[in-house]
Amino acid sequence: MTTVARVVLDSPLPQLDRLFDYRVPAEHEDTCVPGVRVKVPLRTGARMSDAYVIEVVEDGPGAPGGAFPGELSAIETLVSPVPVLAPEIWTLARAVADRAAGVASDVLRLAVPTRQVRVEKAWLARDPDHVPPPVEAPAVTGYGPGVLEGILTANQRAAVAAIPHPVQLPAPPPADAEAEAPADAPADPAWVPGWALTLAEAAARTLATERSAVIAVPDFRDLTDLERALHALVPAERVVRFDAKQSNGQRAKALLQARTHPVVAIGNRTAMYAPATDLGLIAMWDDGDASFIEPRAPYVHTRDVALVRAAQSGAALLFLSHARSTDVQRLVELHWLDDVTPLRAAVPKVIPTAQQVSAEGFAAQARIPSSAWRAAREASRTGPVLVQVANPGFGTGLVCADCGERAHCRVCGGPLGSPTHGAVPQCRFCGALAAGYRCPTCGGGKLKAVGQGAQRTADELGRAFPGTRIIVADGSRPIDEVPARPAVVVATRGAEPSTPGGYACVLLLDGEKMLGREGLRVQEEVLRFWTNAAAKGAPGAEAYLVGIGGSLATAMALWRLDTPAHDELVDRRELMFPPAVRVATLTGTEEAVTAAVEALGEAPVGPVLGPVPVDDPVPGTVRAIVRFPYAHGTEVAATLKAEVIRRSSTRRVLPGGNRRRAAPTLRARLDDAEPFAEV
DNA sequence: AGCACGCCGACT
DNA sequence: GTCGGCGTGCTC
Repeated sequence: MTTVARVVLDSPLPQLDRLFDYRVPAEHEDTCVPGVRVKVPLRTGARMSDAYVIEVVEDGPGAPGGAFPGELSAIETLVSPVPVLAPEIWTLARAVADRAAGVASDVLRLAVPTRQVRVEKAWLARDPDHVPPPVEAPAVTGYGPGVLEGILTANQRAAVAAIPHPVQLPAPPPADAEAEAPADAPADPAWVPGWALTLAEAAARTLATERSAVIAVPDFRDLTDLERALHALVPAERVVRFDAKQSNGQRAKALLQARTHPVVAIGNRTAMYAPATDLGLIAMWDDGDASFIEPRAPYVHTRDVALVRAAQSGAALLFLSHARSTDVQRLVELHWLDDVTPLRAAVPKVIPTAQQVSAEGFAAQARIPSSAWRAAREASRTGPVLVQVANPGFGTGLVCADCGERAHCRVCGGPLGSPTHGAVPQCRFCGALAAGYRCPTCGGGKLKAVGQGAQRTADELGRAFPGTRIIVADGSRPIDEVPARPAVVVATRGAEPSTPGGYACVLLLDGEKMLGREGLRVQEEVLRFWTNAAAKGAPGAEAYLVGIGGSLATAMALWRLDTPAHDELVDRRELMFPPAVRVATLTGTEEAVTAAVEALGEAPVGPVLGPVPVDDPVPGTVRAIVRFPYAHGTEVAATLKAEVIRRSSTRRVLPGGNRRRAAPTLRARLDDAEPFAEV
């Protein structure tokens, strides 16, 4: 009778992506439990691999089960007795990897931070009898009585239209002397975006039943808003934060904290992997934000992780947003998600002005219709006015003042820009300064700005609104919040500051230009920019949508943001583009790619796109894109994974006679949106 | 990955 | 008849 540990190796090799059996030495029998880190020998005794114990079984001579028939090696080291890999996170990682034809240990690298000895020691020394204070269940305000409460109680799933304006937080609970106030508490904590309060209320209700909630938001400002709302409803020790800026130690601490008692785990992409005990709620704010696209293998979008985790845990699932993503719309149309709208929401009063705006009109007046102009001027007497523009800086580019030729960098040939008025022109690509620029065409030495950046708009508005404070916020000069005083706030899309109580008026200026970009998701993205800016207005505030007509303007004016998502999805079905279908991108040698496509048999739909030569990572590489229905996902992923494994163990001789290990002959990436980015 | 095994060509 | 080349395949 021996004790056997089944472990998952920490290796990116697809052929090692399964469980391996090792003998547990007698001295580790007590501490070798599922979730602990171990080191194990692999192939030859001298080579060690890190691994996590998944399962511990007794394996005697007569023991059943398809155990490994040969002689077992023994676990070399038990790295730490702390079980850092929760069973449900292993199950999640396995399913997420399988869905993407990827490797589970790649997912574990996203989910589990590297070891932190100090943090583990502190955790082992914690008071095991400590019981966190109970949480009271608040109502979820702003929606029909009991609507969201019912969804939470019944562990159902919903796409929820967010409350489209800032809301005031309830008075914080009686101050717990032990609880520490958040260090970065802003001066006026009373206002948060509507969505943040809704999610905080939903999370508090979940905690009140002693179950955990996991909430993912796109960026740090959203995280701050959500944290602020949560601190008004639940004790600080019940909120655990996971974000990309954390040190490894902080992440390790948060991970162990989440396993100790029910918590609200909040954060960016990695929060979706938080090992929160007894999961009762999974939620995402603004799932269409590109920050949720995972840049690390196997590249699984946070939304998909949420869907897998919801299916496994049976927890309630909420997608909150203003503008609905086509992906969520698809699930609503399948009736897999309920459709929930706020009650009597004071929606922004969106006023589209379809009038053609001259592309040559550099002056702010030419870009802003007179009605919007008057409204903004009026509103700026009582409170802040938000002006959304497409581009940062002084302009989109510089041209020769004499001949109009575009100015290019002498170092790399990139476009020159001017970050601030009168500054030395600088290359937008390589950053080289272009002092003493002379036009290569006519020899002129003067440059002028074309296009309308935030700084240029601000300068012009400053002249038009004498005596009014002008504030500029963009990617390089981020501003989180502005005071609720008269001002004109010019911000690039996505960088709009908040203001307590909301803006008196919102102008959305460069919509036409933003829509002019090519790409599959441009319209979805622009709707997100508009709605998220409009929702920063005070309840019912006017929002002028300049230069936009047609169905998008109607949807904005009626604040029916599911309509464009539906229309878009209809188009995508017709064209067989994601998310109407799933896609797999196959890269490698022509032979391997062709064989992989053939192995898929009848599963794909529509024509295979390619293979086309891409010469990346090595010359001779080709790429093909296959589309397939969601129903065939499991089968397609399994087939492609098998093909990748088959190809990964064969080397190939590079032309030229020099033999060396070449790049993998086949790579498969599922649901990669990039090939369609410029469709 | 990295290392052992194994099946063909030149050697004491 | 044997040594060693590198392609092939496995790792509990």
